[in-house]
Amino acid sequence: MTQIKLEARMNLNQSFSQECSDCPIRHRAVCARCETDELARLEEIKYYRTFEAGQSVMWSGDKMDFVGSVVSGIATLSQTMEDGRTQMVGLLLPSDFVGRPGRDGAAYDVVATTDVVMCCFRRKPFEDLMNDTPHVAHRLLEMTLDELDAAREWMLVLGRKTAREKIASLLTIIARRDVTLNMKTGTGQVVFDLPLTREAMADYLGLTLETVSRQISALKKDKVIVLEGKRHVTVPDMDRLLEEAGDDSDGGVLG
Amino acid sequence: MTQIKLEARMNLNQSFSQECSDCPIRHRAVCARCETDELARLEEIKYYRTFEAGQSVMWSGDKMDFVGSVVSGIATLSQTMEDGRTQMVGLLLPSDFVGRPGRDGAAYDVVATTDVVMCCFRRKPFEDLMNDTPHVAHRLLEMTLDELDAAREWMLVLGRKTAREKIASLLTIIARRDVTLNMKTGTGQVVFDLPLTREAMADYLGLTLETVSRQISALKKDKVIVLEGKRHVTVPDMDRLLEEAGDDSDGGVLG
DNA sequence: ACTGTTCCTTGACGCAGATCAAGTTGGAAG
DNA sequence: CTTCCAACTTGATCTGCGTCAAGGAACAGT
Repeated sequence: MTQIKLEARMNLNQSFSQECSDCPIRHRAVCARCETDELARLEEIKYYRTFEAGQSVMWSGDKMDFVGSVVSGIATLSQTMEDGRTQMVGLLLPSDFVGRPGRDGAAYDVVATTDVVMCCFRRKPFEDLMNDTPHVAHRLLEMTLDELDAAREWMLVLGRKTAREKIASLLTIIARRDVTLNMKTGTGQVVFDLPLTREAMADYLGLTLETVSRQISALKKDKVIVLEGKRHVTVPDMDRLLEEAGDDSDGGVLG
Repeated sequence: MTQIKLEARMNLNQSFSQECSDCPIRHRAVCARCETDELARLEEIKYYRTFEAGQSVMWSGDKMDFVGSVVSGIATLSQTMEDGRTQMVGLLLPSDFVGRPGRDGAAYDVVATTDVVMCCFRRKPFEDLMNDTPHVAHRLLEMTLDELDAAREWMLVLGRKTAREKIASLLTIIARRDVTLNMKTGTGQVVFDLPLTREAMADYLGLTLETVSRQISALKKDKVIVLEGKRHVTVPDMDRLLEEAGDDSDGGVLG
């Protein structure tokens, strides 16, 4: 069951790179239901940007002249207090949308944690397109509602879970969503590379990097995960990991 | 400056009840820009529901046959784990929207904490209206983006702030948004009644009710707030409270 | 091979906030 | 007025996680 879901996702990732190596966002983000003439308009205002690992995409307060989707790589959204405490508020994986139509200034710091390719649209003409094209606005609404649900689920993690549960929750999310995800069929085993440093994980989870390190070591000792090197993770039993995450939902498996 | 903002809000609240005692959501939520024929369609599918303090509006997983706006009173959105730990993920104040178009099941528990009046729309016809009426979809997108920002700001509170800062942050939010808000001109003093029990505050802040109680007592002892009874709060100096909240932003005051 | 750098691990200790346990207050019902 | 009960306060103690500190591993540059 967990397995079926994972296979479905894997297939999705495959078609994702086969059908449109040019711009995957056609399939999964704003232009999923666009007609050819709308796609032509999008082509006109579209351009690619690349960022190196560690490079900032934008800082909170910057004037934001584009919106766009992540094509490959992973970026983070975060907020920082004056005294330096920072909280990550979102993880941007391929197909995720960046930027808020109708607002000039960026509200968060966006940083590439791996090399990132983004498919950008100039903001003003994109907003015009959105105004003429109801289903683009619809698609954006759907995506925003999904993000809102994700943010609220994360509020439960931040407010009420223990350090160990927090780590397990993060691993669950990455196992489910990371496009580098891989599965050995039949066994339910999931293998992936952590796309974040211990410090970035700490900032996502509201912990310190030492606590993150200790809890990962503990999960390893208890055989919930197997670590090779510092980043390569094997989850022998996803159900066990979900249990550790204190997750009652089974991830929305419906068939 | 803080004062100007508060006066503006007060005026807004006044006009709010004067101009349309019937259904305030016309001014502030989905139908802010509707034409008369669209308003007529809304009238047809609209009905009111009332809930008593403490009563549940819906439970997570319930079939959701309506969407709507809070007209008066205060409700909470929360998530619960199997073992009973709960996290509030949103506070619903008058004009806030409830329900997700395009989804059957409720994702959260919604509970009225005071007596609540809601203006509801049957979900299916509302979705139809939204599909024919781009600016309704637009308004919903704007509102959803605002909620997403609020959720992300709260993630910083949950993940990185101390108990004292959390309490101050909550008081700040209530002082800014509660419609019962009142201000003694000239002094910058703000007066309001807490709409939540200590336990509800704890669930919002990821704390225990004892810690909430202690921190409120501490803020009172340090004269950041004045308490009469258990619920009636006077904030003699909003800037001081903002400082306690560790809030670098000045709340978006722009003029 | 040597050195520096970045990322990570592990240990020792302290403290903010949880937990457990009595009270107190104030309003509603009799 | 008295009783009752939910909402709140306050104290004593415990503990999970933060803080501080000392290394180790992997890797790039010289």
